[in-house]
Amino acid sequence: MELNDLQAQRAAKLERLRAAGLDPFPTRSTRTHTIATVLTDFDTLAVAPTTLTIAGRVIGARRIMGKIAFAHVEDGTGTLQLWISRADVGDEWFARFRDDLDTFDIVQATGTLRRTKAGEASLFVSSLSVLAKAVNPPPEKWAGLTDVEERHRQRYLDLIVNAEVRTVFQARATAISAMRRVLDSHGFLEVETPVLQPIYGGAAARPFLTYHNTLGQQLYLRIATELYLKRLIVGGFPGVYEISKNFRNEGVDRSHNPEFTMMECYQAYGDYTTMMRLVEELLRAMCVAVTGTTTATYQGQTLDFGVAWPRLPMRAAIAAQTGLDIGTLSTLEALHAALTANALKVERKPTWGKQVDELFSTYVQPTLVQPTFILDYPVELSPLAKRKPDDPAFTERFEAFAVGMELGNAFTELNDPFDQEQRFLAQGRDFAAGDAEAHQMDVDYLNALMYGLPPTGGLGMGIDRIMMVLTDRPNIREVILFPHMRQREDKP
RNA sequence: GGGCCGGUAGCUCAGUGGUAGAGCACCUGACUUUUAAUCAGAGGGUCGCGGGUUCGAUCCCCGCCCGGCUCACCA
Repeated sequence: MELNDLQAQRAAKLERLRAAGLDPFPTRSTRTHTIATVLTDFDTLAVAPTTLTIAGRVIGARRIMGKIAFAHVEDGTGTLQLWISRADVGDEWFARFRDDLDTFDIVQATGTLRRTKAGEASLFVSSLSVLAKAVNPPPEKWAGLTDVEERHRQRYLDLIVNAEVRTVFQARATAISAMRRVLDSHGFLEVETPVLQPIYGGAAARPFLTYHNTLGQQLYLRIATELYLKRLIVGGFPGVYEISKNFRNEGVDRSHNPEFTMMECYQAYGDYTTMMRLVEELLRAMCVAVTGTTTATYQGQTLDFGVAWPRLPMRAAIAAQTGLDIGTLSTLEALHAALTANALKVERKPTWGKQVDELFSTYVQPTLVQPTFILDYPVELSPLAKRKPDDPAFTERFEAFAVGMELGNAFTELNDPFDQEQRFLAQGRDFAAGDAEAHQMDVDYLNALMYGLPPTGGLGMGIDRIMMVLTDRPNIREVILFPHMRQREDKP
């Protein structure tokens, strides 16, 4: 390791501890109390007075005077001030605290509890020890660590110094627990399906490729769990869900990370309206778990998850924003002509379905601030969704939107193996025509459908994006502990 | 991929075609109730990387790397 000056100073202190017969990295701590319990029971413990031992990281500046010193220690449950008197700990340890210990070292302190004259709850230390010497120095104590790249590359440091970052990930865990509770309460079984897949499917996306050496087999990292989960509904489970990482080999921006967390669930004998009620219940529970109420504030806008979401057919939504009725403009030529006639600034797409989607993304999606369901997507865009009985050009599919961002996608699942085969074949033609995200043919999945998939409702929800909304973080990297960063060689 | 902005001490940031700056941190010394402690003093740099122009480049030019915002892409 090459050490800079500050690291070398700390390494030298570490060696001085060793020379004094002290282990700078002892095997274990002998603490008796967490700081949270000390603070909760402070008055009782202080009156006794009980001798107790706490442990944690020295944070903030140490304030060291000739015969007395103050420092704050943080152990993940709370922060406690140490009051260190030369008279109490002895000349040797007082000097050692001053000369050989540093901010960020992890220490253990034994003593009794009292309040200082200023009223701050403190441990009046009788003895100290080192649990782990920190070789790296802390960032600047007032401005802290603000460089976004460094915060994400060194998330461990970000978590130490930026307290609100920890709360975001605590909120994430709390929200996912709430999600599991809702799903479990509805009888969904949590399952695990393959990450390494010989055929990828369940979404329109480009995959990551990998290779199994012994089998000599090319494999893909999953882009969705959908097709495996529906095989399990064929197998007879009444409902299944999986919360899993998906991998999509696509662009990276503030709402896309190459690996992201998705919850997918499937309910036998349900349909997409069942899934709408489930989305409402899930978001309400997750919102309450995070904010304590059924509302969340995102970038100054209050979102209400306590009410039923508006259900807006895509056709009507597009008509409202553009004046065009895609129900009557049913060919690509007619649609393109109408775009031109109405001077709508939309990129031209090669198929009717993609053009509709582009129109929607440009004119409708940004307007969907409050939680909203958009219903009934063109069949071309939805190769796994069942057609509407009264309008076979559209499917029983919805996407859940909030703050202009797609949070979820659901449909009444296509269970006709012959229709599914035709959809796969159409996707194959799209792929051959240059659509790198078109769905692959999956013969085994067709075989499963040929045993009979009951009418089923299915749902996928992007956990990361939900957490962006609930924690008011406009960048997905702020809700992913270790977001993908380009490799860098000059620094760790 | 395009546009705009950025990369200077451990961190947060100034700055200039002529020996590289501040605050905090760190180091030395003083100090027995601090709360961004205070006071005095000292040290610390591949100015992202490579090339070019120049007597001289951290600064100007070109290329590249990394990042931020944004547009495009990602149903």
